[in-house]
Amino acid sequence: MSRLGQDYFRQDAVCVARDLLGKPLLRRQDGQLVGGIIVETEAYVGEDDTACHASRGRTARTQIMYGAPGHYYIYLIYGMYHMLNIVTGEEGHPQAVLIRALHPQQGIEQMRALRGGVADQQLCNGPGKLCQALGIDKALNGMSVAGTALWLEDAAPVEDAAVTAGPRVGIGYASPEDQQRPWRFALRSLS
DNA sequence: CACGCGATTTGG
DNA sequence: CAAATCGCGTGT
Repeated sequence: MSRLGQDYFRQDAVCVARDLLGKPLLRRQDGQLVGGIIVETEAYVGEDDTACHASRGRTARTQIMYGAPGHYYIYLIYGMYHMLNIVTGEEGHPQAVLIRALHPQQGIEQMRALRGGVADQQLCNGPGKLCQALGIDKALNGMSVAGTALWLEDAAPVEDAAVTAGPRVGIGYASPEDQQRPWRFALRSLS
């Protein structure tokens, strides 16, 4: 099983968001391997996308999105949850893909411990939940997918029939048009 | 330097 | 349906 390199993320965020479905996301912490299959993503596409943090331009927080693709953009939301994104697109084109849900595969015991004993079905079924389950926080912000702490692996593309596309969630602050864009992708079978 | 709010989750 | 909880962006 080969890893996805930085070049893979050079494509457009919408393509990457769609293509990442079915691919494994893996985390190594304390020698423990924890991870699962990506089953839900969202694309945030540049300064013109009013749902994207980069729509406010280049700031200390968003500068990572302006850099090279294949790096993690991780931030804290509501003072308690982390969001995991991967920067995509060419340098200078601030785009990112938010990982919203996983189908747990490796290190489920570890996930249970970090998630405080919730039902197994709720271990990674949300962007904040999966970060907690995999022990992901801002310490990984700006790191490369080529690193050893967190990475993605290649896998056969999932067929279109298994994919749903719809509007992104939690972006009521965006323009009506941007709220409508079908840039949220999910796998039917494994979600 | 003060203020408002968020790419969410959880419990009431 | 509202609290939790704090860093960031914005305006003074």
